[in-house]
Amino acid sequence: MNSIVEGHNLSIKTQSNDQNKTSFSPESDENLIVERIYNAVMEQRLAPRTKLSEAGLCKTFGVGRMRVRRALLLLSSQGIVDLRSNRGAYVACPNKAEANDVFAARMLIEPPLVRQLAQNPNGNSLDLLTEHIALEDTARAQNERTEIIRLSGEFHTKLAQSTGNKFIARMMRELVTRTSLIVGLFGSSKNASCPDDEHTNILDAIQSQNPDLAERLLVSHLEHIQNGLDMEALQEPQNDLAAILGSN
Amino acid sequence: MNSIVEGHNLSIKTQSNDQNKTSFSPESDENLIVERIYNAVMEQRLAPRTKLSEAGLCKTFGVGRMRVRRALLLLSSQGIVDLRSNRGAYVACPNKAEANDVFAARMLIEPPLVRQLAQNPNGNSLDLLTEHIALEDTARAQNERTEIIRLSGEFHTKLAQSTGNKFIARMMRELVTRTSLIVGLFGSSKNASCPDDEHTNILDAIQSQNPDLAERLLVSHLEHIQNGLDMEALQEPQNDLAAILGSN
DNA sequence: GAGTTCACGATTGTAAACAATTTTTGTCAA
DNA sequence: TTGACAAAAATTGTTTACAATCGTGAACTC
Repeated sequence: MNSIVEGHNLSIKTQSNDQNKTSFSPESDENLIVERIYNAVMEQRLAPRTKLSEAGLCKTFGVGRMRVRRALLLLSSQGIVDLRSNRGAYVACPNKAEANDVFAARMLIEPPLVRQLAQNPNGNSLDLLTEHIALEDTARAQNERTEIIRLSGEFHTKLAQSTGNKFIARMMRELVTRTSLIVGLFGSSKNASCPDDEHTNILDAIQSQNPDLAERLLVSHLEHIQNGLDMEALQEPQNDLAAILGSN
Repeated sequence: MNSIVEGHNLSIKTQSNDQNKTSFSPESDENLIVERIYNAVMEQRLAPRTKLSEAGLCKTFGVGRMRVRRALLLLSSQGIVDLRSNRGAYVACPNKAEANDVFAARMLIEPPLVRQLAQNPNGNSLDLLTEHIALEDTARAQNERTEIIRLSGEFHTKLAQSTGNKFIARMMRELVTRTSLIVGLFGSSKNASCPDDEHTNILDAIQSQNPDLAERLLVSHLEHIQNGLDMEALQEPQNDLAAILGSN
């Protein structure tokens, strides 16, 4: 009930956010739904294995079943949700093997990516990254957990975006989302976000056009994230759908 | 006409699959449509800007409109198809900027990929690649144009698959498909496929565990492909839908 | 009391009817 | 002949109703 109203509020807020955010074009309604669920996953408010019932999403977003189904199909094509036949949609739950694959893929892509940025830095993009780190700092100062988590992941996405290459940006976006799911699943309770100033150091290395240093810092940054995982931990599914998707 | 019948035959075949299926994927029908259109694009039988009407696809594949729409949505999420509101689906038509992005992305990802393969070769995968090159050779010997085109692209996909990393494989698959569209659009008429033995040389370098050589060969291979493009050429859209999709 | 079976409710999958939009076609006038 | 306008056809988007499947819980048997 209340969440429906909040849902509408959110749609407005999201639109205003879209100005300075990394989202792609919310041309139609289903992209809005995708974006909302995507954000909820990024901020780890939607735990893996959470069921996303069609009826629930219809009420939450105030749209017809068709839109919801299309959105769920898109989310499943991005690996964010799992569609099980006749059983519905569930937030994807990466296993250990998939987690290793994600980090291996990032280890393959991100080092040459930061090398390239360091060799050929684009002033404009670097300013955006500087601003982003400022956002991270304020979120940390105010102890806004979900915001910290989202921004931590988004830093890497923006790193990819600053290449100006649409495909690289999309790939990183998907890998970062997946990483967020993994951290939510296997992350030790406190080590949920990236260590404090590693992002700053990486950006500094890029700005001083030191590819080797940038690459080294990034590699150890990724290793820190991966080492902070406890592959035995298991998180419980979250069922309070409307509350989660209604708020932000 | 004839192709429509074949389309129905195919649908029957699929249904018989469903009977003795071991419950593989829930939306196996959609995946079949996606796969067929994907292959047609890979083999450049479906030119960019070709319209894919819902009714036509329904007849060709003998399925309902819903399946077709879901398949088109999936294809659009893979960048193979462009969905225009109230106007239908068209085979994606990359422009010059996108073409550059695709090659830049491949230049970023593939070099470290072959380096990794050369440093840590997996015998099994290499055998598969050897077999694949044999297929390429026979296709070339028999001058089967569409097969040559498809296999040429698929070599790179299989290169990525041989890492055993699902995400890397998916990324490469998408980039290769995109490349195929680009080559179909801008390729000089004869230089449609990869030069003859460059694949062999790359695989040899990997097998002899020479990362530097493998990387160098791959980079120049990609450069050859890119240099073979004529960014001014324009291809005409293809309208004979049923004939194209009905055959293979 | 434990386990199995059956039936009911809830949820998802499918198809058909309906609405909205675009494209084509035909007509009229300049 | 050409151009504009309007009606009709075709195509896509949406809603609705219906069918199939799954999960739960009550009843029944052993």
